[in-house]
Amino acid sequence: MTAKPKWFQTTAIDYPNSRPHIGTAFEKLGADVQARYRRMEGYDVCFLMGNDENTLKVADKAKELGLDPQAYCDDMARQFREVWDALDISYDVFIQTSSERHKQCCRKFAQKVYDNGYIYKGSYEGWYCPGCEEFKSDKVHAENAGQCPNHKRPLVRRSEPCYYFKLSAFKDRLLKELKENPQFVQPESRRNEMIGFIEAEGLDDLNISRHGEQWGIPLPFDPEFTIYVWFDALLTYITGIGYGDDEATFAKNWPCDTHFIGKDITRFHTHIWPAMLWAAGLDAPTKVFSHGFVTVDGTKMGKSMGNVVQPLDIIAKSSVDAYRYFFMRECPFPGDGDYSGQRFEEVYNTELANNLGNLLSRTITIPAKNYGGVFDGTAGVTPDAVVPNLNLAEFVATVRGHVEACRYNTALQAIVQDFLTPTNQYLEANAPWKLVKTDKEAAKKVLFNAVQSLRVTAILLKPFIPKSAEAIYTSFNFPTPWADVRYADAAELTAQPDDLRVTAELIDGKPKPLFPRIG
RNA sequence: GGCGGGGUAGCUCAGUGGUUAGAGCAAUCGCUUCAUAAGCGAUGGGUCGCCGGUUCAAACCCGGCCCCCGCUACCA
Repeated sequence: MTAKPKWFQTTAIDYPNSRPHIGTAFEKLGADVQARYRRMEGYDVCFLMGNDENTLKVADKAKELGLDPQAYCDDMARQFREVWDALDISYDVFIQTSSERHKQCCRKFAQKVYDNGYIYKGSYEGWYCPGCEEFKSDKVHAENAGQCPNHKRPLVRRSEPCYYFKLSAFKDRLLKELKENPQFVQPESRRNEMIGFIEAEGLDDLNISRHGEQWGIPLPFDPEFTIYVWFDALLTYITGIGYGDDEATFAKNWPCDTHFIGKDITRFHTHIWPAMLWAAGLDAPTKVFSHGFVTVDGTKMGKSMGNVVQPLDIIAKSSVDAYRYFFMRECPFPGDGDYSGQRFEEVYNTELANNLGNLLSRTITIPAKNYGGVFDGTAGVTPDAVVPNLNLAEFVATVRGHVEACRYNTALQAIVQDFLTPTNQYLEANAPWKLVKTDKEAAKKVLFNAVQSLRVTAILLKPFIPKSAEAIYTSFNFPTPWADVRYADAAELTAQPDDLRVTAELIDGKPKPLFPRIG
C-alpha cells in the first residue's frame, strides 16, 4: 500500500470586525471545492483557515463592546465557524492568531529570521498625527494638504526606531521564481502584475514592528516592540500545521500546495511571504491563487454602501447547495462576479430545479410507477452512452482540468450543457413514458441508461454540491459507496453486480424535489 | 503617467485569418405532458468600440484614436 499524497491548502485569514459576507465566503467556497475534489482523488488533505486577531481594530472593537479582547475574538471565531459550517466548508484546521500556540511559534520564527541576519534595527520616518497616534502615508499627507483628515491638525514629521525585514535581499531569487514557475502565481494576469512590479519598483525593506502596543505579539529579541500584524498573520500558514512545536506534522504538509487569497493581497503572498520563508530557511509555497471579488447588483459591497449581503440570508431562502452552486457557477473564481437576487433565482430555477432536479424526478417516477422501482435483469448489463458524440473519458478529463485550475464556472457549465441537457434530450428522443406502453423492456433500457447519466453527474458534482450530489447518488443502488467515488468512476459506464433499483424515499410514488423552484 | 487585461446578440460570455460570427439566460412561437407550471424544438436579435492598413480572405494581424477595468507597498 502506497502512502496517500498530501495536499495542504489555506485561505486567507479574516479580520473578525464583523461577520463574514458573501465576498469572504466566496474565497472559502472556492477553496472548499478544491479540498473536496482532492480528497475524492485520494489526497491526504489538510485545509487551514482562521481569523487574524492581533490587530488594533479588533482590540478597539472589543473595548467598544466592553469585552475583553480575547473573549471578543473567541466569540467572533465561533460566529465565523458557524457560517463556514453552514456553508459546508470542510476545513481541517481553524487557527486564531491570538492563540498561545500561534504566538509562541510566531516568536520562534521571528527569532530564526533575526538569527539568520534578515531583520535589523533602523528607524521609520513619516507623517505622524499626535491625535490618532499613528503614522499617515505620504498619500494621505498629500491629499489633505498636510493635515490629518480626522483631526484637521497638521501632520508632523516624526522618526521612531523600528525593525526592518530585509526583503530587498530576495529580489533576484523572487524574480527568478516568478518567471520560471508559472504555477507559482495564478491566474496568469496576477503573475504578470507581480513580475511587473518588481521590475518597475524593485523591493524595499519592510518595517515589521510597532512600538508601544499592548495587544499583539512582542518581538522575542526586543519586547518593547510588537510584530506588525501582517507578518504574524502570514505565519498562521505554518504555525497552524505545527511549525515550531510539531515538526512531524509540519514537515509532512509544507510546502503549501495552494494559498487561496483575494487579489488585493497578492503581493503579500508572492513577494513578502516567500521571502520570509526563505529567510527562515523554508520552502516557498507551491502555488498562490488570487481569486476575484464579488459585487452586489453591480456595485462594490461595503458597510458604507449599506449593501452587505450575508451568506446565511441567502441560504435561508434556498439551500446550502443552491448557494454553493450559484457562486461557483456564476462567478468565475479567477475573476470578479456579481450577485443579484434576480440572477440567483434565474440560475437556480433554470439549472438546478428545471434541469438537474427535474431530471432526477422524472427518472425516479417513471421506473417507480412502471417497474416497482426495480430494473429487472440489468445486473451485468453495460449501459449505453446517452450523449451522442461524447467521449466520456475525455469529457471527465476536461472537467477535471477545469477543477484543478479553479475554473469552477467552466467546469459546471460543461457538466450542465454538455452532459445534463443532452440527457434530457435523450429522454425526449426516446420517450420511455410512451415506449413503456408498447415495449416495456426497451423503455426500461432507456431509463437505465438515463439513470447511469445521473450517476456520472452526481460524481462530477460532488465537490460543488456535496449534499445534493449524495442525494442523487443514493437515490439508486449504485455499487461503489458514496464515500469512495472518484472522478475516474465517472469516466466510464460499467455494469453493476445487482439489478438497478430506486432507493430514494418516495411519497405517493414521487421523490421529494431536490431543488424546489423558487420565486 | 507607466505596465497589464478588455470592448462580440437585451444580459453573461466563447470564438487568435477561411463557407451565411456561436453558446447559455432572457424574449416570441410551436410540440409534448413521464417530471418540480418542469422537458423538447424553432424563431427573432449583432455595422464583432471607431478609423485606416496588410491579405484572395480579418472579430482575429499591423498602426492610430475613444472608452472600461486591474496593478503601481499594508481593506476578503
